[in-house]
Amino acid sequence: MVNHPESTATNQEFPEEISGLRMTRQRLEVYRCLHDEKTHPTAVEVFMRVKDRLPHISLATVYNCLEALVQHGVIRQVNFERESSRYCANMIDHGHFLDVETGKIYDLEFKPGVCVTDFMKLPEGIITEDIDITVRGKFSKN
Amino acid sequence: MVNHPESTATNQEFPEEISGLRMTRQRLEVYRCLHDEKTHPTAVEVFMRVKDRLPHISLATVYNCLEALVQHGVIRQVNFERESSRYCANMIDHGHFLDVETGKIYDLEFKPGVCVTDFMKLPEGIITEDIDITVRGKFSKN
DNA sequence: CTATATGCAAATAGTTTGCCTGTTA
DNA sequence: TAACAGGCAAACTATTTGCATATAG
Repeated sequence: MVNHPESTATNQEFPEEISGLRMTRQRLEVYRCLHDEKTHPTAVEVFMRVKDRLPHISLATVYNCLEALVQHGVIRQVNFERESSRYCANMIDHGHFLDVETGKIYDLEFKPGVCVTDFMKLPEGIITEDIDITVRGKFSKN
Repeated sequence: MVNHPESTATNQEFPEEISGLRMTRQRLEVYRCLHDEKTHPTAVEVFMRVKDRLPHISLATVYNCLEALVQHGVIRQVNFERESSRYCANMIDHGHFLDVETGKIYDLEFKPGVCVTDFMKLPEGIITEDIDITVRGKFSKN
């Protein structure tokens, strides 16, 4: 994400220009929603939230905005099982914990300095692009 | 999976009784398909393959069979991104490597003795049910 | 001013469901 | 023979697309 030097944005949290992506009110609000909420909302949840500010926005536009933001590496699409895709603005490499009892999702940090090859046997000569780790479980009661 | 002691099955590869699951020709063929093919087929791929032996089987039945086998812990459902679900009969805990160039999927073994907590920071008091690891990447050319 | 994004509605893909008939245990 | 599975078609959900209009740069 690149902050445009001559940016006239009133809110410095949300860059006027995101690495060459044409910035529209809709894209800005979609991004803002994800940046504010750390809860990995679905497209429909983003849609409902953004409608407060942009009552005319359509669900298809939300999908298109999310797609554009994902393509420009500003947000991340996360898929859990067969559920709707979820999105998050946390671009730091991380995994997810899915609480099977509440359905809530928590970010998981990697332990510092670990590498996939420390715990998985990878075939020779692989160039790793991305690792996706999801832990399913629950909190013990006591 | 439990082999019935007095089993009269002619093919010892496919148990007549799978932990209380009523065994039908359809379920048997679906299971056999996954056991034979190590290629993580989708429901539609299983459907096409099984139709050779059971020309009257319907796609809905394949879905139902897969669901039943998953519920009884005999096969595993694996989801990659937004693609169709894939299924495999390898119940040993393993991850997956997705070759982004060919779309092919390879099983990945864990290194012996590793535990999630070795590489991820988990919240206190979590009971882990399942870990899902998918590595995306490609083979280097040389 | 021109390329590109929006909004709407309709299309699509994958999967699930309802209902009646057939089969398993 | 009772409970459950199969087959078929229709329903459903999440997402994508086509097209006319609006807007960003």
